[in-house]
Amino acid sequence: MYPSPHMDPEPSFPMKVVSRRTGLTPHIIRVWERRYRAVTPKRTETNRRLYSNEDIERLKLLRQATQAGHSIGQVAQLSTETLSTLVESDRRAEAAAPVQGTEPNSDGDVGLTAESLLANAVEAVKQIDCERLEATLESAHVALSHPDLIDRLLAPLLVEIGNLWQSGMIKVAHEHPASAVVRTFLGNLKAEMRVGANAPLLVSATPVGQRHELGALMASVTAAAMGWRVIFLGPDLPADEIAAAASRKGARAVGLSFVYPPDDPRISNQLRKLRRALPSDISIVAGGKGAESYADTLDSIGALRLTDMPSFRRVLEGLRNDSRMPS
Amino acid sequence: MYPSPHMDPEPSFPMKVVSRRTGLTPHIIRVWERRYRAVTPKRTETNRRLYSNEDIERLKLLRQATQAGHSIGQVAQLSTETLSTLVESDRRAEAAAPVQGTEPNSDGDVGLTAESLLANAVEAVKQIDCERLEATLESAHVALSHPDLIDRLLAPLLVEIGNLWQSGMIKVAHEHPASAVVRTFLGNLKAEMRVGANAPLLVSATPVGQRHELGALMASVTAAAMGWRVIFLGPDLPADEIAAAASRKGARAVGLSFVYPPDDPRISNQLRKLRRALPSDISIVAGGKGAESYADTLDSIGALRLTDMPSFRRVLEGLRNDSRMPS
DNA sequence: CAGGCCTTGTCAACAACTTGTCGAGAAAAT
DNA sequence: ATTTTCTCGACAAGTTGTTGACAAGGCCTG
Repeated sequence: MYPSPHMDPEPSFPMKVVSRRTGLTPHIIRVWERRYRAVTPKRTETNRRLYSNEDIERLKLLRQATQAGHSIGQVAQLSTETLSTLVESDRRAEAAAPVQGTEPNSDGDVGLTAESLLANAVEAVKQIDCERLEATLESAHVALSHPDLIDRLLAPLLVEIGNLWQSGMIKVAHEHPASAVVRTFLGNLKAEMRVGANAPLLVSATPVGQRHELGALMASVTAAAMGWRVIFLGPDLPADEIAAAASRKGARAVGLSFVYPPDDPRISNQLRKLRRALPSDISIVAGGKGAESYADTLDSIGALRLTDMPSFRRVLEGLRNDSRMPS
Repeated sequence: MYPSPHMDPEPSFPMKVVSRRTGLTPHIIRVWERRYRAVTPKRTETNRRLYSNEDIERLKLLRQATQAGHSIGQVAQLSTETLSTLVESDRRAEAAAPVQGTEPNSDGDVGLTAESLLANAVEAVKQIDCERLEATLESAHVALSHPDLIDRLLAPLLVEIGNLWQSGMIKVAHEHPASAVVRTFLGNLKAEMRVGANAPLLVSATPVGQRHELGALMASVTAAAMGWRVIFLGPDLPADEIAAAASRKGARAVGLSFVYPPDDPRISNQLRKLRRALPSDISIVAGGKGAESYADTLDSIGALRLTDMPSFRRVLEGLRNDSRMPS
């Protein structure tokens, strides 16, 4: 066909792409190379750097590691594999820790604070500008830590969309495409976290009548980031199906998200049925804006009821370490 | 079709057509040829360039690759096949982390026919094995051409899932997670196609009562692959909102997908309202398994009614080249 | 505690390379 | 006659590379 000198040339990327994907400036990337040999990309005949996928992955890890407080000089030489376990343990630690740490993001990223990103995203929603929304989420992905991304951008964004819609400022035609974009983004985020096959399993869903799936998806992503395997069953599911899926796949916990409506009469029954159908060593975790409306029933079946993401993370951390022997 | 020796003289296109279909200026096309041998079209006796379909496909890929940040000089020499996997893979990497794990390339295309992939996917759905379903779609993405991916894997898969569900073989707890995976996959596919800002715009949605969005999403992806900008409004939208969004964003066409239910009494009114509210130079295109149920109304408002993806593509091609001057 | 050293991000200056764009003049097509 | 296409040459803007320097902050030592 066409001149193909080498059949499978490991794809390689120029500086610009690497910069965009890693969230590092070209300067930093070069300096890290010069000073610490953090990566050693190939070169073109004209001396341009050519990075491989591994290089990019490594740089991302390095960025996360430094952002987590490690000094670049200390981590630059670590093997990529070591790096990735390091970063993961950091992520878990940070996620599980109380939020008290002050602003770690103040490092100059002008215009890339969670607030400005949120404002930008909201504006994009109002304009039905999907590309812009995508781009915003994308840069948030590299600019923000994982918990921040969820807690300070995506969750508030969804809430804001809900508010705007209720107040009539935007219509369904704004909200749906936005949801679609967020939906895809969350799906990617989730797929990004691949965890070991022996990690504990969370089955996540939304009960009958609850048609908003994004909350449950966010919970799924959060759990995945904490090192859980997650099966996201989707919205509007009857109790017996949730129970069947959870037992069959050997879940450690079932996550339920409630948003709207807050007064579905079927829920109470559904929850009881779910608890009955589920082995007793599978915990039920409930959250979402609408969860408190069903607080009584939730409490009566012994479900863990959560009001925010940080406590959800703590609960996950707890459940994760619980071995399967409730005495 | 028929083994006729001198029958199908590989169609060839002059510069103008190529320019329009690739979205590249003639200048660029020539420069890429001169400097990098990006393509080597045949010539007429009088030295005019004659491009084949492959050439055009290749140029499109090159455009996408450069738009993704690769330098033209680096990618211009790659084989078309390599190019397409490149374009695809780094679009994916852009959205999420690089997919390690499986090496999709390695030798055998064995077992990677659309049929086997479909069977594999269906099996994964039955098992509620999201990872496997993801992996299957993933390999399909590199193994199959774009149209095949849609027409011979995703569309049949959705139909099959529908059938299995109706026959009671699988429950909602199977169908929902599968939908979620397909949904994310399609979202990526769509995001993968970056098209110029001057491409014609399709607004895609599902009318009131029609809650299955995946058909509309597939159509969106198809359109995006054909070089359209697409705004996917999502499911269950009232006519006035569709109309408002379409006019506001200056759409060339509105796409509607019908699946279920086939007998919603509101649809007829909605369609008429939509046609009235829409400028007359915006076409309405309808498709999906449920579309024929509303054939009468659709025809009466002058909507283009389609039964399969190939004809949808043809219609898009036609609409695309229609300049905005009727008469 | 002060001073000195090390780490690390940032910048400037300049050269080289890349790449999109334009124009002129000629030939061909419509 | 007008439009399209071709080749060739040139240019400007943007990207990347190297080198060297600088400033802020952390850390150690005296």
